[in-house]
Amino acid sequence: MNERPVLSFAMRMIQHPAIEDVALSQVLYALSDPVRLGVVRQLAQGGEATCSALDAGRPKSSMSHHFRVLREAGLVRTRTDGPAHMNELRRDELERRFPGLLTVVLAAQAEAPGRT
Amino acid sequence: MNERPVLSFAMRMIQHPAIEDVALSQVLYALSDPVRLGVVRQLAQGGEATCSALDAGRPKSSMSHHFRVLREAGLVRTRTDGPAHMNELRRDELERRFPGLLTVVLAAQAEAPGRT
DNA sequence: ACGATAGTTCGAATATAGTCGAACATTGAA
DNA sequence: TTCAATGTTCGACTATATTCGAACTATCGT
Repeated sequence: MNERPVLSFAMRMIQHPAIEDVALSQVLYALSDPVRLGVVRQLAQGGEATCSALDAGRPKSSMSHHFRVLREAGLVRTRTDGPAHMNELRRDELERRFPGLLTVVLAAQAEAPGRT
Repeated sequence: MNERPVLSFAMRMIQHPAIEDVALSQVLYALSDPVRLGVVRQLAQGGEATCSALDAGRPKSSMSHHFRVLREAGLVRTRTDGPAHMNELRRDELERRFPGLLTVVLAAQAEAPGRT
């Protein structure tokens, strides 16, 4: 039988869920990891970025995992740009699906402020 | 040596973190579980409730776990009321610490709406 | 002091997540 | 077509979560 992968072009098609199919729990979970929250914050500020630009010293395989979680939660859209992958927040879509959520999360002070 | 628990009264004091010491990730994580999100929604609607009133058929030990996660994330305050424990949302405090967060989460449509 | 009720804690089993190196895939450029 | 650059996938390991029964604790009423 043919052992070669059929439709190898499918590998480069990066899948994104329709925003309607994303569950609230899923989004909250994706945002609950400090690494991923950091990525989202940076994307919110910088507009878009490659995976490696936001790795914070972590290995590629770890970052790839986190970006996948963000993608599957509908938070991030990834498009291929040459050999790199460009990521951007799905802000407008998220705003429709969960009004105010991203705004509130981005505005929040993540860590406990130092208390005397 | 004295093997008896000293200060056994401390056992009945239910501990709650200061709202300032709660991290955003922690809150998002606590809310990312459907069972806990359901509890929060019910508390938001009903004002307050005992643990067993919201168990949705789950065993006590499981619910106790979820309530502990909610407490440690600063979402819920538990006070003892006779043999029962009364829980209520720490809405005002949460609103100060993470403005708009709880409101937005409660307003959100949790599940994907049916799509034709 | 006893029993009934409501939760907590413990322990063990299972499940899910995060981490990271190594191998692989894709792209564009030389 | 070979190479360097950028991510993805795989596999293994570790860590953390969830679940639930059983034993325990606290509280109130009798």
